[in-house]
Amino acid sequence: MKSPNNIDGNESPKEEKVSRNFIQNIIDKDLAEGKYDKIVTRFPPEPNGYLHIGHAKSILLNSGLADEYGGIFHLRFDDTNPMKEKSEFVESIMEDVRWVCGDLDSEQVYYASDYFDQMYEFAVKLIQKGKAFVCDLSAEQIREYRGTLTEVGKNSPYRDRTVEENLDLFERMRAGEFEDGSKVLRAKIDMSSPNINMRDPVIYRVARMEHHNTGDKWCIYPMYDFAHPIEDAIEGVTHSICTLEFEDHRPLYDWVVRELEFEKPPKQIEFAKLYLTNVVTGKRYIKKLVEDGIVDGWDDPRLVSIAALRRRGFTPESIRMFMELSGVSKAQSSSDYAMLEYCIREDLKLKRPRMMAVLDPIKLVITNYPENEIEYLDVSNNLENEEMGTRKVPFGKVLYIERDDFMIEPPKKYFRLYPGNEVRLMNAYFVTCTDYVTDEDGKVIEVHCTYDPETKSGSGFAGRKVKGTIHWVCAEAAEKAEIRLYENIVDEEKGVYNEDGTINMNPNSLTVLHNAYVESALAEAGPMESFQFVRQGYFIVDSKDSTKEHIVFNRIVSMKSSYRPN
RNA sequence: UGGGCUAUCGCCAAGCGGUAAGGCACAGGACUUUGACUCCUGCACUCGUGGGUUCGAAUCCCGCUAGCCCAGCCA
Repeated sequence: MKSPNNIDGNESPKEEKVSRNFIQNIIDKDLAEGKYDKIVTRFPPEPNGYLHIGHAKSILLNSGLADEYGGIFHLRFDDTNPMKEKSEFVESIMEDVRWVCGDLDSEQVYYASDYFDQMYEFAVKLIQKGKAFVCDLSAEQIREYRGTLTEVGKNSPYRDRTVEENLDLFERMRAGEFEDGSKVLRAKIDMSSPNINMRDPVIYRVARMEHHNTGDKWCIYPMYDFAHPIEDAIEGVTHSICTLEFEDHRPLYDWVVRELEFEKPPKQIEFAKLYLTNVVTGKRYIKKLVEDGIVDGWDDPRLVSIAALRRRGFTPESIRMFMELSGVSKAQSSSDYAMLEYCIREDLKLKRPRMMAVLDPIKLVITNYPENEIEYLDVSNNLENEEMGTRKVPFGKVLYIERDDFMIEPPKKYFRLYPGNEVRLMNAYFVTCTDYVTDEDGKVIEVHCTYDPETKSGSGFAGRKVKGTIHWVCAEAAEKAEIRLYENIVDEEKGVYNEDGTINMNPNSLTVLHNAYVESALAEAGPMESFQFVRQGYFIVDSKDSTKEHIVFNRIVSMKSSYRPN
C-alpha cells in the first residue's frame, strides 16, 4: 500500500500532504530521537471469541504502521487466562487477521503462553528486588483493602514478608502447594495511589486449569498488567498500540518495564475504539446473540464480525479503505455505517461483473417478437471495465421485469415503464408499453409492449432517446434463486439489550424473497462471488447456504437513497 | 477538587499562535445502455462554554460544563 519514495530526485512537494495521526507523530519523533531503529507493533487478541470490525481497526492500525515504517507486525495471542480461551478461537482469529491484512507469515504469530517461563523468572526478579510479595488475603479482602475511587487503600498485612519468604512461597505456589485463590503474588507499589491500578496489583494467581497451549504445566498464571509489558518487551515491540481503556494502566505498564530494567522499553499508546452507527459491535453483545440463538452463528450476515462481513461480500480492500477514511484519534466517536457502504461500493464497482436479476417479477410480453425464438445478446460484464469481458445473455418474447419498474399511472419524474412510454431494456432493445393485464384484484400480472429491432444495444442507434433503462431476465432461460436481504441487527436508541435483559431486534433483520429470477450465468457462478445487480445494489453468492439448485444471495450494500424508487 | 481521557459541520477528521483541509452524508445541476458511476456546484464568519494573554487564539493561560474509562485473583 505504501508508495516508494519518489525517485525522481528532488524533493518535490508532490502528493499533497496527507495528514498524519497522532500516533505517527509520536513514532516520527521517536525515530528522529533515535529511540528505536526498527518499529515493531502488535495486535494482541485474547482467543476468547471471534473478531469484529472494531478489531479490524486495531489490526490495520498496527500492521499499517509497521508497513509504513518498514517494521514488523506481530499477531500475538494474549492467552494468559485459560479459563476463557479456546483453540477454536485462535484458528478463527488467525484466519480473520490473515484476511484483513491480506497476508501473514507464520513467523509473525506469537503466543504469550510461550513466555510463561520467562515471566516466572521476571516475577522472581521483582521479588528479589523487594518489589513484589505473596499475599494470603482472599479476593474479597483484597477488594476491601484496595479502598474505593475516593478513598485510599491500606497495606496488606503480608506486605512486609521477607524476600526469602516470598521467594519460597512463590516457588511453592508454582509447585502447586496452594489452593486456587488462596495466594497471589502482588506488585508492591502504593496503596494510596489515586490510580487504583497502582494499589499493589495482583500479578500472579493460582489456577489449576488446562491451558490450550501449555496444558497442565502451570498452575499459576500471570495477570494482564504484568504479562503484557513483558510480552511486548520480549518481542521487541516498540509501540504497543491499544485502546483507550488501558490508559489508566500505562503507569503500571511503565512500572513493570522499568523495574524489570528492559533496555529499550516498549511504549504504550492509546487510541479510541471504532464504533459503528446502527450496528451491534462489541464482543460481549455478539457473543450473547450467538449464545442465545438469536443469530445463526458468529458469521451470521446480520452481524459485523469479520467472518460475517466476509460472508456478506465485503472485501478486505473495502475494510482497509474504511479504516483509512475513519481515521485515528482519542475522541470517542462512531463512524457512519454509510461510510462502510461507500467503501465497498467504491471497491466493487470496477471489479465485479454486473448482472441482471429480478427480485419481484412481473411478466413482460413483447407482442411483436417472434414466437419461440431466443437470441443471445452480447453483454458487457462491466461497462467501465472492458477487461472483464462479455457474456451471452438469452433474450426472448417473454421476460421478467421488476414489478416496480412498471406503473399504470406514473407519478411525475417516473422514467420507467407505463402505458405509452418507451424505455430501454438494458443491453437489449427499446420497448414501448402498449397494454397490461390485471387479475380480478386489479393486480398487474402482465405487461405488453412492442420492441423496435432498430434500437438493439450496441448497434449505434441514435434515432431517439429514452429516459429510463430497466433490467430484465428471459423467462424461459432464467434460473430461480432465493435471495435473502439481510439487514443489520440494530436498535439505534437503546442498543440491543435493554436494562431488564430483554433483546431488541429489528423484526425485518432477515427477509427472504422467493421466486427471484437470475441470469443463468449468475446461477452458475462460483461461491463467494459478489456481483453488482442492476438497480438492486450489490450481492454475494453465499457459499455456506448454496447448493446447486438452491442459490442464496445476500444483499451486501444498499443503494444510495436517491436511487430508490418512490 | 478520587484519578485518567475527550470536546472542531448530521458522521468521521485535519489543524499545534497568523485569520477553519479532506472524506462520508445531504442538496442542486450536467452527463448517462443501471434514477448507478463520473463531472461540476453548495454545505462551520466558526472551533463545548465563560473569562484572560496577544497586533492576532480552534490553537497559550484560568474557570466552568458535558461525555467516556477505572474499585476482576478478566483482557
